[in-house]
Amino acid sequence: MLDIKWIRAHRDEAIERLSKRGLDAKAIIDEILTLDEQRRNLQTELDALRSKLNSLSKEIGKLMREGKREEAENIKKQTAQLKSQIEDIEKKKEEVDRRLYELLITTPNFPHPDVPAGKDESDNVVVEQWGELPEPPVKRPHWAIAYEYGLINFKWGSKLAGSGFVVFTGWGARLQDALIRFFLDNAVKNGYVQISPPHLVNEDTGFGTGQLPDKDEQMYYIEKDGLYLIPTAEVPVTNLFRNTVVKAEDLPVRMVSYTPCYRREAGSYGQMTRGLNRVHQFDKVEIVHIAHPDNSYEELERMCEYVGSLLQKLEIPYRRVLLCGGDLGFAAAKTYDMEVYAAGQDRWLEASSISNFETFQSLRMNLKGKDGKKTFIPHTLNGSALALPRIIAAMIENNVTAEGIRVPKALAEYLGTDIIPKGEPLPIWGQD
RNA sequence: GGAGGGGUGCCCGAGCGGCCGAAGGGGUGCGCCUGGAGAGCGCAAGUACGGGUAACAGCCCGUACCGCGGGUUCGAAUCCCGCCCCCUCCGCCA
Repeated sequence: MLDIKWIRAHRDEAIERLSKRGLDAKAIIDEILTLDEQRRNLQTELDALRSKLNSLSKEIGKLMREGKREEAENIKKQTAQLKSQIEDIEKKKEEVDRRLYELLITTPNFPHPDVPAGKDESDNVVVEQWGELPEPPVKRPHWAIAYEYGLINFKWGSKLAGSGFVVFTGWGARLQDALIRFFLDNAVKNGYVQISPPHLVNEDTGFGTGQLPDKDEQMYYIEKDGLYLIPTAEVPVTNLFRNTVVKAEDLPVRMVSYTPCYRREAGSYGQMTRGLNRVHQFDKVEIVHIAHPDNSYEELERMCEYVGSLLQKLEIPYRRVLLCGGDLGFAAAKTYDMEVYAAGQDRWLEASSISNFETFQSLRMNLKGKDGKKTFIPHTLNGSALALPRIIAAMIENNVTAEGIRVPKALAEYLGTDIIPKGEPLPIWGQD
C-alpha cells in the first residue's frame, strides 16, 4: 500500500518514480491527491457536525436528569436535521474513502531511484557476474539427464497430480533434502532465526504481503476453508509481524524458512516451462528481513552477497541482475534477480529474487516501529536462498560427466557422495 | 463435528443506555522521601484521523476507537442481529 502522507509531501517525486513502471503516474497520483483532499475536507465537516450532535445529546441527558422533559423534547427535534446532514456527508466520505483506499492498495510500489526505466526483462541491467561458464562435451537439458539417472520422473508427476508436477526419486530426492539442509545450516550460521510456518494462510495474510488481490490467480485456493496455499514462505513469515510494533533496537530481524511453494502458473507455456524450469510445486528456502528504513538498502546488499556466497559454495556460475521498472514485482521498490547458468540449455535461470519492499508491505500489514517515543514504518525485505528446482537443473546440466554427476564439495557432506551414479530407483521405473 | 464459557487500555480486572477514554489493582516513567535501595506519598503516560499554532518537536481543539461489521436510540463498552477469534469438555485423529 502506498503511503499517502509521503505522497502528499512528495508529489513530483512520486510521479517520477512510479513512471518507471510505464504507468500513467501523473493521472494516478493526482487522483489520489484530489481524493485525499476531498477526504480531509469531508472529515473536517463531519467532525464539526458530530461535535454539535454530541453536545446536544449531552444537553438532553442533563435536562432529562433534571426532569425538564419539555425542553429535552425540544432539543431532540433539532437533532433530526443534524443527523440527516451527517448521514449525507458520511455517504460522500465513504465513497471517497473507498476509491482512495482502492487506489492505494492496487497501485504498485514506487520503484527506487536506482531502478532503471524499462519495459521488460530486456531492459534489466546485469550488475555482477561470477564464475566460468562450463562447457560440457554434450549439451543436454536436465530433464533428459535427470530421467536417465533416475533422479526425476516427470510423467509420474502428471500421473499423480497433473502436468507441472514432478516426482523426485532416489538420489534426486536425496539431493533436494541435502540442499535444504545445506541452505538452512548456512542461514542459521549467519544469524538467521529458523521459522516453520503453516503452508496454508488466510486472506488477511495474503493481503499483507501483496499477493492479494494482485496475484489472486497465481495461488491455489481452498474454498471450503477460505485458505490459500502459500506461493512462497515470504507470505507467512513476513506476516508474523502483521499488527505488531517492533522496537528500533530489535532491528534488523533476520528469518529463514524452508517451505514448499505452490503456484498455479496459469497461462504459462513454452520452452521455459519444460522440466524444472517452471513447476506448480517446488521447494524453497527463503530469507526475510525486517529492517529500519535508514539502513534497509544495506540489508538488501547484504542479502545479495549472502545468496551469492551460497552459489559460490555450490560452484554454480551466476549473475546478479537489477530489474527495470517494467519487470519489477507489484510490491517491490527494488529487486535483484540472481540467475544461475544452466549449460545444457545455455540459459540463465532465475534462482532467487531479492527485494526491498520499503513500507509497502508494512503499511498493508499494519507493522509499525517504535524508536523511543517516535514511531516509524519498518521496511520489509526478502529473497530466495535458494529456490531448489533451478539450482538442481543448473547443477545437473553443468556437472554431468562420463562417470556421473559431480557434486560440489560443500554439498557432498550433506548428500553423502561426491558423485551421483546412474540408476533406476524403483522396479517400475520404465513403466509410465 | 457436538456442548458450554469468554473477548474492555502494557497486563489483570470492574462497568446501571447519558456525568465512561472508560473504576480499581499491577507494571512503567517522572518527582518527593533515603547515605543508597525498598516501602510510602504525589504526578504522568493509549492509538488513529482531521483542524489550529508551529520547524510534520511540542502544545491546543475536535472526531473515532471497549474482537469485527451492521442495527435500535437524541445518546451504546453497555440493548439487538451477523461474523471472527480464544478457552474448557466430549468426539475424531497424526
